[in-house]
Amino acid sequence: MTENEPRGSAEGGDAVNGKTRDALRAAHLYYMQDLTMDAIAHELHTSRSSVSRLLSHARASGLVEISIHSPLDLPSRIEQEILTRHEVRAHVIPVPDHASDVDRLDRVALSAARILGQYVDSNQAIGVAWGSTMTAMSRHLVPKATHNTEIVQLNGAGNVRTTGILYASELLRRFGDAFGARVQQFPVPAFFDDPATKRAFWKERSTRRLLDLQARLDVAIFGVGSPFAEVPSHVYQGGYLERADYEGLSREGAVGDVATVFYRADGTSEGIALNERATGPDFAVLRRAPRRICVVSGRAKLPSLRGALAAGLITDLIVDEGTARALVEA
Amino acid sequence: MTENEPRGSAEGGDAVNGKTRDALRAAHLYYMQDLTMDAIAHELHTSRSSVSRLLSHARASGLVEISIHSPLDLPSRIEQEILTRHEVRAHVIPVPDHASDVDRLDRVALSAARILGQYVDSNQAIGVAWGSTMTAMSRHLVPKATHNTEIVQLNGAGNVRTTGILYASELLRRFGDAFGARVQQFPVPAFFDDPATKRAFWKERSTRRLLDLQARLDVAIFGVGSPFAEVPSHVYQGGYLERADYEGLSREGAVGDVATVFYRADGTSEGIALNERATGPDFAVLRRAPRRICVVSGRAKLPSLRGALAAGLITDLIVDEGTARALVEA
DNA sequence: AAGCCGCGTGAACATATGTGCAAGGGGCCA
DNA sequence: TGGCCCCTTGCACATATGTTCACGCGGCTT
Repeated sequence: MTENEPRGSAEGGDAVNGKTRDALRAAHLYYMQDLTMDAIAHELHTSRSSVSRLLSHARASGLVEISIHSPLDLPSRIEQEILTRHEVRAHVIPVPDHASDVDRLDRVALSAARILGQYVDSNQAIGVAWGSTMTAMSRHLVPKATHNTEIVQLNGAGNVRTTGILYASELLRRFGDAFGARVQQFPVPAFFDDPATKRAFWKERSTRRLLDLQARLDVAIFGVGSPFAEVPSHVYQGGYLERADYEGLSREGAVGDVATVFYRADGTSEGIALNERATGPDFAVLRRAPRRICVVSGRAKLPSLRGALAAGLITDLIVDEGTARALVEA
Repeated sequence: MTENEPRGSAEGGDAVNGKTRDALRAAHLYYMQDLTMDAIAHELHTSRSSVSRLLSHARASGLVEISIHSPLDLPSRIEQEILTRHEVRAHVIPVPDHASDVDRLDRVALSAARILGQYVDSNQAIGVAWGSTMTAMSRHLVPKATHNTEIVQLNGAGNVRTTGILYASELLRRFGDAFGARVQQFPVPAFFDDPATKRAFWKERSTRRLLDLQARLDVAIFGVGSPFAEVPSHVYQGGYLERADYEGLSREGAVGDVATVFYRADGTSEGIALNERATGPDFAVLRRAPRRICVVSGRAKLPSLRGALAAGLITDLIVDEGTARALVEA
């Protein structure tokens, strides 16, 4: 199935509306009245198969929203623990321990995409980072209609497409489409070669406009990078950084990054040279967003996650079970 | 399957917790990660059938909540119309026109029970009326954990059990169970024989306590009665009213009642003699509740519904499609 | 007008889910 | 301790749901 984006032109909007109406009615009958698809087909004067498709459509397009609540008296032990230790609301995604990293990422991203709907609303500015985690999420976003919401790119990314990572513009577009939001691109490389170039660029009016937006985010969504994990994240494979950069990071004690900005295990980031060339927002700026959602999958990212927590970058954490368990076992 | 109320004694609460945990995890895997039940069975080290049962349990016990949203740009024409004409938020339940009255009532009640969860919360006083509509609803309530919430009986009802109508105490208990709420009974007949008895009773301290509660409701839930419909509502079959009462109502222009209190087509109720003997709350009192949810099924109730709208008794209306259509076709 | 294309449809098949039933396990009483 | 009862389980079957495929209906081009 290809992207179900509306066609560029006017298109038979009425046909689409009719379909949406039918889907809505089918959904009512199915989820609220527990009718069987067969019965619904009869009421809608169509075939059972069409009803099945209508219902798929209803779920895929966000007409139907399914949420899961722990009873208040039975909060997950781990989520509770993370809340008290780090003052972060955690969503722990159950994934079997033996799952492969790819599986794990996919499953976390799928859940995260569905959870995201709870955070997105009208009249918001939503910052989105760029990386394999965000790419995986973008594939599964559930549409939700909003007005006057903007998707803001948090950090630059060359126009590369390495394994499984989309052009940043494509990724942002998916977020924009899902929420009916405008997209604010940030057409810069992930890292400048020369800090002076960055400083110069930062003074440009077009850049300032975007930086201002970044400073007024309502929600930020990002993963964490872990440069020294066994399987380094794609940013490090993509040829963005030189060996010398790595050595510098290592020497300066960096354990991870959020949107290309690096930090140490204790959460500090002062004096990490590479940050002078990075394109993501300063943590001081990032922290102005009231909701900062971090999606993490895989224990390899644990040190990096710890650092991001220490830096106070995260208000809401979506994390796979194994990593969550490791986090609280310290 | 019998009522799944917790056994009287302590019982293996741990077993129940374990089951809830499993159900929660199964629900995550099923609804958030789209795994098949087979796959979940594998992850949970149990059989597929058990997973099927766990998921049923998860839905029946409110762990999973499914809601349906019209896209903002496509509000149902009818609901929109009702909103602008009556300033009432409507939920229109799709039911085929040829459905029998019993079917229709069941389907509306099922939907209403599920919608109700959106209105119920902790620390609330919830008034509940009594009748066939409420009885049907009570059968399908989805549990939702709350703290410090009370279910308050709105009007008396003799201890009769006519076709399909439960003892009021049983009905209330179901609401209480579903929301983990205390139940405040109101042990009086539906109508007193003598207004003086009512007035005397109303001065009793135990009665006053309940009346005070009724005056501080957060939510009220009720149907409408329609004494002169072809198929009169059960209150009128139950032998509560004499022929003389009907003649009086007819003479005074009554078209319906909410919780035993009658009104005319224009919404007025002054001078309707029977109200002196009724046990439901004065409309002035009822209207103090910020949310007043009315559930109506069947076109026979249309005049009565119109009257209740005119009287401003309703803030939220749950109604079958045919009746809704008739309502706005005026 | 003919021909082509793309979409949506329902029938038939392939999977996935729901349920009756017999068997097993564990608490509770005698 | 033995026996009873009740709840839970997994199997096998019955239903319900998802998906493939061939078809036919517009809309558009030539």
